Amino acid sequence: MYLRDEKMEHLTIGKLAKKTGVGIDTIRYYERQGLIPEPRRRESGYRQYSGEMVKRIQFIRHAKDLGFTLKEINELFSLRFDPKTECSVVKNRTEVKISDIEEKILNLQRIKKALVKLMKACSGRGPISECPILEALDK
Amino acid sequence: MYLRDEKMEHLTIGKLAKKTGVGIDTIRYYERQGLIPEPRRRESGYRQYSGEMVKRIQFIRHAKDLGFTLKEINELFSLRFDPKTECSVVKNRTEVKISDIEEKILNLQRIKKALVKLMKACSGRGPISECPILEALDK
DNA sequence: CTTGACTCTGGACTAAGGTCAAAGGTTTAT
DNA sequence: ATAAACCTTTGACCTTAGTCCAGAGTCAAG
Repeated sequence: MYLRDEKMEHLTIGKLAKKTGVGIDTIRYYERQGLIPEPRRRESGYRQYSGEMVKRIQFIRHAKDLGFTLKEINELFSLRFDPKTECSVVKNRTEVKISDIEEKILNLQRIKKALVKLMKACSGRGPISECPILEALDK
Repeated sequence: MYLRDEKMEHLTIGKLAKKTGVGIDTIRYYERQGLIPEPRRRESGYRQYSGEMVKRIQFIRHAKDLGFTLKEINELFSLRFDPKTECSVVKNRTEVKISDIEEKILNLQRIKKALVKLMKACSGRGPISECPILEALDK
């Protein structure tokens, strides 16, 4: 009857990798980067993870999908475990991240506009010597 | 009275760097990458550039600003010096580049939307233990 | 007990676009 | 003439987020 307590209390790194969809090497990499704590080890040296780690890695993945870098995610963790952190701090980080993204979007739109303009100037016919796109880049 | 001919016909790498606003090391890097030809040398081994090179480097910079990678810029150069290239080839590259950029923009907009949603759920007050942003990342 | 699957460590390698240092030679300005 | 500023090469290093490898040890199933 120890199944209840141990349900997933003894995950090897491979199991953890499978559960979270990340590679084994990635998990060890996250450990080196301090994103996940060093786990207990078996006698043999094998890493032993608790079910908690599944959540932690999923958190990392979700945050990454939202455009946070690993460094920023690490900062979120530090905030989280500092009891005097206010929710507002997290909100501020999120705001900053949103403006970062907005800036990137504006930049890409600017670039796109310039390229579209070049495209329009080009008939797509004739020799390259008269290509208006290359000419524009020459200026 | 050789000033007329030599106006800027004997640029050292440092002068070229200053004129184009890129670093000396960057110019040598471009040379290694084949983006600019190996220049003539003085007796001393110093690189000697013609005014042409200013244009070439500016081309590289402009293209880079428009989101082309150095590799792609190199391809543009090869096209340019192949007399049987049609203008349409350049136009096609530009089209592809525009869709790349559009895709990136869509992606960023998706991310932004998700972050804004999290932001709105967060009052910005209260302890971190109740932060809806972190809670959402935990799921 | 053997086989195959799993895990360990340490370090190398990837892409992209540079940037820097060391140790020495050259040119220019004063 | 000499110092400051410039140039040379080779080769290492940076960032980010991993990926891959060798060589060795371990675990689970048949």
